[in-house]
Amino acid sequence: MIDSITIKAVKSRLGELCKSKRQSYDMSQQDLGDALGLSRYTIQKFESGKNATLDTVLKIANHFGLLQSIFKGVNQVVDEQNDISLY
Amino acid sequence: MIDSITIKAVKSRLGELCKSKRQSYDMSQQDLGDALGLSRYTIQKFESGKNATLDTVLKIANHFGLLQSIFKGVNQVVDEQNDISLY
DNA sequence: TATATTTGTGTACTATAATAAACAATTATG
DNA sequence: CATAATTGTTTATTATAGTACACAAATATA
Repeated sequence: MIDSITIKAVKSRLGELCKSKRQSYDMSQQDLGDALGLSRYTIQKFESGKNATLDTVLKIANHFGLLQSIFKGVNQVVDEQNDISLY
Repeated sequence: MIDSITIKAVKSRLGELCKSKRQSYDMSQQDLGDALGLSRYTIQKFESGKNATLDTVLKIANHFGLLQSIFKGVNQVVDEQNDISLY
């Protein structure tokens, strides 16, 4: 049986991504929070896989230059939805 | 000048994606809310580009079979981070 | 056109994400 | 080792996402 990805797993992975990106820029949780107008605690909780708001996630993604690729990813899903009739 | 993608634009696009996916399954906002244990109002606000929680977004994504690809996308970013030294 | 369904919006309330501050436990750095 | 910086965690408070209900506007269906 192939176990499917859970929402919890995605949140954990997103937290890990934030941590690795942050560390690659030699930033502390405090530094990142300050840069985004968020508290250190919000960063801390997000990195440990807790729930957060979309705004928080997108602010972090934007700071690490990932917003464009997210936007493209979303558009791709919408497009492939509309292209089904062509197959 | 190339105008960069904004957080607001991404939220709007995510809302549009939810709406188009939902309609492709012939579901009302109420139907989707019921299926996910969310209120119709939460779906309504998300589809109109308002802020939401990560849980809400991932529940919706999961319902439309998009969780796996989100997980892969996150992993890709982490991987390309670690592979920089190979170039 | 009439009726039913869906959607947009408002208000009041509840749950929880986010803030702020403090302190202990880790993890660098001298 | 010492000490400085960072991180994990707690408590209290504030802001806001989410719920529930109602009703009007818009859309679909008879």
